[in-house]
Amino acid sequence: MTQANDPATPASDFIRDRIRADLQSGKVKQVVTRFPPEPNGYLHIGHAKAITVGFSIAQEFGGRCNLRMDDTNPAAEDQEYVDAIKEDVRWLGFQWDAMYYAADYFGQLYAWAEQLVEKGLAYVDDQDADAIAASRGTLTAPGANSPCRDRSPADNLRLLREMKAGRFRDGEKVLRAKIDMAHANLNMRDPVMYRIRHMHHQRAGAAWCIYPMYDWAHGQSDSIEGITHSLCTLEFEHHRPLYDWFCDALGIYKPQQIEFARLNIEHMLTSKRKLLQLVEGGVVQGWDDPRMPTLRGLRRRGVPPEALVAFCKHVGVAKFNSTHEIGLFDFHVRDWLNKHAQRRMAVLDPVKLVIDNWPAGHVEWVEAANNPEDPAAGVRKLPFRGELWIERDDFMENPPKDFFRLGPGREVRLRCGWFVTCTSVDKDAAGNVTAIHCTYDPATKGGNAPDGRKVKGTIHWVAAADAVEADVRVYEHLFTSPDPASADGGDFLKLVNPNSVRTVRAKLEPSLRDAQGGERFQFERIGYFYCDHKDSRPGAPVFHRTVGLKDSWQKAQAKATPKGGAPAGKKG
RNA sequence: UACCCCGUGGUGUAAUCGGUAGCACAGCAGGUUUUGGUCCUGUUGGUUCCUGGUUCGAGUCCAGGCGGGGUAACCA
Repeated sequence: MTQANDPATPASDFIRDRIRADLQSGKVKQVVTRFPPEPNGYLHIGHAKAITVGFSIAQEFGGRCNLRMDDTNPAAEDQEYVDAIKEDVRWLGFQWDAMYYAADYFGQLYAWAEQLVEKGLAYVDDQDADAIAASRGTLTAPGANSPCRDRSPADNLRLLREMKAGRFRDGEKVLRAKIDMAHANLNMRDPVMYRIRHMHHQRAGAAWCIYPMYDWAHGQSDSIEGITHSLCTLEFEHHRPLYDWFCDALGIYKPQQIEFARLNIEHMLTSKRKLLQLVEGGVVQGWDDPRMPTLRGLRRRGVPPEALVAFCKHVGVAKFNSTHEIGLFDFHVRDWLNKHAQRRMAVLDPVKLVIDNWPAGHVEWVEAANNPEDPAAGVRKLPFRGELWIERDDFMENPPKDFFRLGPGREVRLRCGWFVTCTSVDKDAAGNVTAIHCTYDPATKGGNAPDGRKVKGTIHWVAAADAVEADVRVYEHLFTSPDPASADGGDFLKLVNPNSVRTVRAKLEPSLRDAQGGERFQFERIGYFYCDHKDSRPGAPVFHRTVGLKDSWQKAQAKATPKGGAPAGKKG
């Protein structure tokens, strides 16, 4: 899809083609779409695609897009989700033209139901759920008519009114459309329109004890709102004939339903049921755990909404059931963050670097650009001293020739500081390096040698005496398998990555002490990090790794040691 | 043993009224670089699922296969 990268080229796909045709033929004057979530859970990355499709299509064609709660089932829904959904849609950067609730149409829906009853197109069925299921037939066998199917319109009307009046218990009766029990499409085998639920509705209150089913509510809701193109996912394809049937039977305006494939991404799950299992099973900390594909999780991970939307636009819309490489998602996250995140220095796996010829107790303030991609981001000053923290894997005692970092006798540049040459190392009894000694060249302040000599490597550092300590949570894929949904025996929990989060106590440059929840940074040479808006406290920030920087050194190492061996360039 | 939908390089996706395959990511190679990041340049990958047919010409139309997905909640 080129449209995401080239705004001059309008997006092209089967839905937009259809809309253009409808606009040209005059069938449609102004495009109206909608995003119709059921408030029974939190939105996830799959919804982000649906939201992006609905809103951006409306935008592109100068139309409108509504947000509508598909709240027809009081047993599953909750006001908390209504609020969360609104917040998440706004977070993504979209603003709906109108906010609607299917529950507000209950009155109209009921009036229409009486119409169908009067026309002989709907009847009250006394059978219970099991009997109805049993008589529906199977995929290959036709269903059987209900004994109540030929009830007179007058009796049906009386019964329906009694249902509404609360004369019956839950499940005792149901209103069904009278269509065709032998239809090849099971949805057309006299679908249930109303069920009895003596239950409080989070919006309608106690006004109703009969609640409409999805099929009996959705198309008419679209119709009422004047939706021109009712976009939804593929699993609703078999519902379109029913959607059309109800609108036609009622003689009301009929929107055009168009289905597209839902979003699948490697290493991610987007089934509400499975996500719930992860939360309830304590596999993750909650719906907003940074490892979750929920919008709230991605947000806490530090994913910028702009990147999420760019990804969704790039992915496009089609009917083919596809799975995207997670690398494409990462690309969009890095792409936005590279341009917008300020740079900072942080050491995740620290080892002491001692500059033996540095004047005792001396501090020098060096200048660092906040973002080389954005000069307007300005500069900041960093304290430099004779004792620094550097990354443990930026040093090797016996480095290969293509290792550009520190090693005995080797010279590197300390970012924005001086050139230093390693002279010796201290080790503990077990042979672990406890400190690295070096000398610096005073003539190389700022990072350039007047004699023109070059160094191959530049490493980051934090002055030991000024370092701020903070928890940094390093995340990896929640599932080891790229396709957790098709786990053996359906047990996707076995595929949970035991190393999906690792907390390290890192040494950060002083300015990070005042990082505010919600801020994003690039820790130079490591990755992009988000200052958690939930667990951070004043003076005690907590950071989440959003995504690592591309690391061609590590990649080359991984290739050199296919399995087993620890890659020399492994970073936090 | 039904019905519906789908099938283009590794992954996605594009190709006006049928005119001979583009883009992004990934990969590879090189250049730039005080982030082994970014950026720039070049480049490897496709008999457009198969077989027939229509046509001067088919990824696009037709037929038949093959493969994948979906559907049997008083859920949405």
